[in-house]
Amino acid sequence: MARPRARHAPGDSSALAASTRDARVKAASQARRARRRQQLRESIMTAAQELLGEGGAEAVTMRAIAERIGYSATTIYLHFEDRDALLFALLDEAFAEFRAVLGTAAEEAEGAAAGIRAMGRAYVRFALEHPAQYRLMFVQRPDYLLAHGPEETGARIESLGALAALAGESPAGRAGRSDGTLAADVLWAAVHGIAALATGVAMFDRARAERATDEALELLIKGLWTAE
Amino acid sequence: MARPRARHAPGDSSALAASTRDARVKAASQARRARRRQQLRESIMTAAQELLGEGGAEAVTMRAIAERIGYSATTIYLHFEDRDALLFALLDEAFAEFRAVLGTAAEEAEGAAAGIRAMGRAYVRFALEHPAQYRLMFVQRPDYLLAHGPEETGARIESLGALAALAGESPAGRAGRSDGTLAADVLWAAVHGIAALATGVAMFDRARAERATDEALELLIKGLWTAE
DNA sequence: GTGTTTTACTGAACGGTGTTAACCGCCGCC
DNA sequence: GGCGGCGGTTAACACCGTTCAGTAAAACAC
Repeated sequence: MARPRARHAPGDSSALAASTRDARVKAASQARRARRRQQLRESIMTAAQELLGEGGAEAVTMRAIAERIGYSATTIYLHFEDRDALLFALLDEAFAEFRAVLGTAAEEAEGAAAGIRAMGRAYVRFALEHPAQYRLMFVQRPDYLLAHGPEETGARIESLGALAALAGESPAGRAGRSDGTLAADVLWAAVHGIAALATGVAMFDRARAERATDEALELLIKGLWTAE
Repeated sequence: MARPRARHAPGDSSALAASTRDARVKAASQARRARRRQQLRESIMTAAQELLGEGGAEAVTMRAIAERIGYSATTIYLHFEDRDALLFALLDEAFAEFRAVLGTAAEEAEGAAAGIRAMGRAYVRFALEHPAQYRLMFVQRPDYLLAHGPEETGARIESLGALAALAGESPAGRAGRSDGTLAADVLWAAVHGIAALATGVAMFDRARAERATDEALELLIKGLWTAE
């Protein structure tokens, strides 16, 4: 013990070995720090997700998160610039799942009409199963859809772009009577309206929302696929 | 001056005159007080309406109202139980105008389909012209739709009941294929979706909202008025 | 091993919110 | 003329997001 690390002259092989070992120890230490840092960030995120699911966006307070993860509230600011940045991180995760859900729904369907139907149903189902997330995404913070520049905006509403593409394949779309974006707006508004009501108005329960979804999709698809 | 009011024995005619005059003075004083009270309540309401229109519901702050009307914030509590009660009062006014707008739209139209079209357009127009009110009514505080017992609830969404009645007159409704409430849900969700997006997402501007409204109404009405 | 710097984290505080409680002056009544 | 109640205010509490000075420990340098 207490073996003092000797100073070595440059070029000395043992010095080289020692310096590489030092570098490796240093790298390992940094990696350890980075991992711990990442873990804390993730524990913040999971606590925030829990609070969001339990009590909505209002329940996601810095102090509540801190209390849940056993840290001081100010610690969160070492990982997120402010509460908005944290909510945005939550929203990014929610949008990722949203995109995945709609994507698989669109893939499994055959044809544009079936695709629209599948995506519409998946849209409302997502809202029903993640009401707090949906409200944060499209009701409480719709500004986030357009935040942080158009490149990221595209990724967020890419699912809606897919919807527009499908709508463009409809006879109405091909005839130029109703271009894809207009039809997509209508479809989006329809499912969003149902989702917003279902997640906000107590009397609009799940069964009612699903019936309305099916009916709305049938009516709109029929209209888009019917010549004037 | 300084004429002492003499005490009168009961039955004395001058006493009777004096007492009635006293009563009238008292009543006038009470009325004055009541009027002043009512005026203050109304000034609170107008200040709150202004703040709502200027900065949304978040801007409707007790202290901001107080500063605007030249009173202390706690004075508001002499006229409203709490902030929720004040917002509810704002909402009541908004719902009254909403009901009027939709009512006249429905009256002026002839036939169920035209009525639905007119109400739908009026619905979105109301949202576009009173975005803060609309968001408070249907987006931020949808719980108010069902608050305070079913009797008041009915008055609030009576317009939607009229919509359901019109929808029930459609061929689809008469055939029992799609009862009125289901069709009304679909119609309501469609216009609400457009209104919510138009008042929340910046890129969803007025022209886009109106085009989507017309298209959605045409498609849905066509679907409801077309046999299977 | 020792001194220094960097990092992680905290407690206290500020300004804002809704809301409550104690106080105070004035008007109308007796 | 005294006095009660009403209208109104000030001070305070609890909570919110956020900032800042400070501290303990870890990493680093020699």
